[in-house]
Amino acid sequence: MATDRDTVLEAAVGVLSRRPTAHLDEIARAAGISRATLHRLFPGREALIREVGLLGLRRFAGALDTAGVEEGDAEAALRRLVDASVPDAMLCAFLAGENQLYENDEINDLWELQIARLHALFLRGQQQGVFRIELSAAWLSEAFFDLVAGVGWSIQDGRLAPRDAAFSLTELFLGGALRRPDAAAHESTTHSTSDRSTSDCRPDTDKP
Amino acid sequence: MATDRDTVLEAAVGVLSRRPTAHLDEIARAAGISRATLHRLFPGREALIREVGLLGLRRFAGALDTAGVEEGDAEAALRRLVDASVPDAMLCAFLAGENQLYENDEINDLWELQIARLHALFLRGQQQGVFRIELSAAWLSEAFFDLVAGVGWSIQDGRLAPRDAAFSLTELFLGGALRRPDAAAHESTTHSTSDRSTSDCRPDTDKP
DNA sequence: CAATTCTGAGACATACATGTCTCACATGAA
DNA sequence: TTCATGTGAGACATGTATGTCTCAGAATTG
Repeated sequence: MATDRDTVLEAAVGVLSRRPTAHLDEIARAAGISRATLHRLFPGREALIREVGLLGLRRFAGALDTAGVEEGDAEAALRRLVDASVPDAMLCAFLAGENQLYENDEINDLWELQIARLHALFLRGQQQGVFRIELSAAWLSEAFFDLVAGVGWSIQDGRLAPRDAAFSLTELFLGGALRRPDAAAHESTTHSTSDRSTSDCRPDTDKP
Repeated sequence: MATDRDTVLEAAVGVLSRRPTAHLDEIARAAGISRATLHRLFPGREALIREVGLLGLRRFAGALDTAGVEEGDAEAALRRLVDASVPDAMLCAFLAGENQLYENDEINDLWELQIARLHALFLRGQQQGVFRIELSAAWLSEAFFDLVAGVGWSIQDGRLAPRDAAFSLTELFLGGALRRPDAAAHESTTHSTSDRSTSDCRPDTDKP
């Protein structure tokens, strides 16, 4: 029985990120409380959704804080940000999917504040010569947040191991998908370059 | 007046991707038809959502087809896929956000089929030595689709110029965010390496 | 133990989106 | 013109999630 608000909100995210239109009964059951108590904690569905969004924003803001994104080398700051935000990736996924949230002024303002911090980080990195300048800082911000959300969805669906999350996110975002022969070859380069067809390797992917 | 189904569905995406719980009145108005006609074309909200999802999957499958992702060099194939899928990025964004869709078996099967094709592309690229093998093909598939969706959201919100979309997606996904001094320096490298604080550069970002 | 507070279960009313139907009008064909 | 088809507007019924209330029992506190 999780009677404290944040615990209930986290349970709510688990349901709402999968089924945004889930009934309050379902959310209450997921949190291990009754619908009455849920309604006592959060008066109405709208309030509940709003609080979930605010929790997500608080967590993301906290990640920006603990990572100290406004200080030091931009690349190092981004790596710290990844480590700090991956634990709350599911909440970020909720923020990314629930566009409805941004009709609320309080949430919208808080959101723009955090995105501005992200934007400033990338801008600073570009001025430091760390990040590419052919890609706009706005796009880098958007893409980064989308990938954090993607990590959240993947972990939730069991498609990505939580232990691999930070590494996968950091490496893909910073280094891209292309293999770079000139880069440090820290693994045995014994892959066949043959172009044999691989139609027999069928993964068991789920949904997005 | 768009009486043909696909045009109505595209109008529906424009509304539903922003507000997944939009009323049918709103969708009908966006399509320029009456609620009665909307109901004649698609009997019920559930049918409408399903058809939108199927349209998105058809378009994405078509992009995989026209790109010929199962043939030739994996990197070139991915670049072709970007060009082919960016025009339908908004539909992909809908597919990424509407988890509800995947309770339908028909849609789920079609989805897994396309994701398997993506997965096979990355696996082939890894075997060719084109894509990094430290990142799982499953994660590459997920990240790529999330970024396509991100392009769709960004364009819709006016945060990314449609002309820049394909380039931004390709470059970030393939090359990553880090600037590489050893790579081709096709722009004047006259950025100051000074670590001056840049808290005065405030972007005007919107929502995710 | 006694008292207060909180919770769960359920009943009940309400609001609202949706499904269904009718009818008048416009468009297009014969 | 006349008929046929399709559309828009609106009224109406319905289902269902939600808001509200009550009451009994559990948990906590004194």
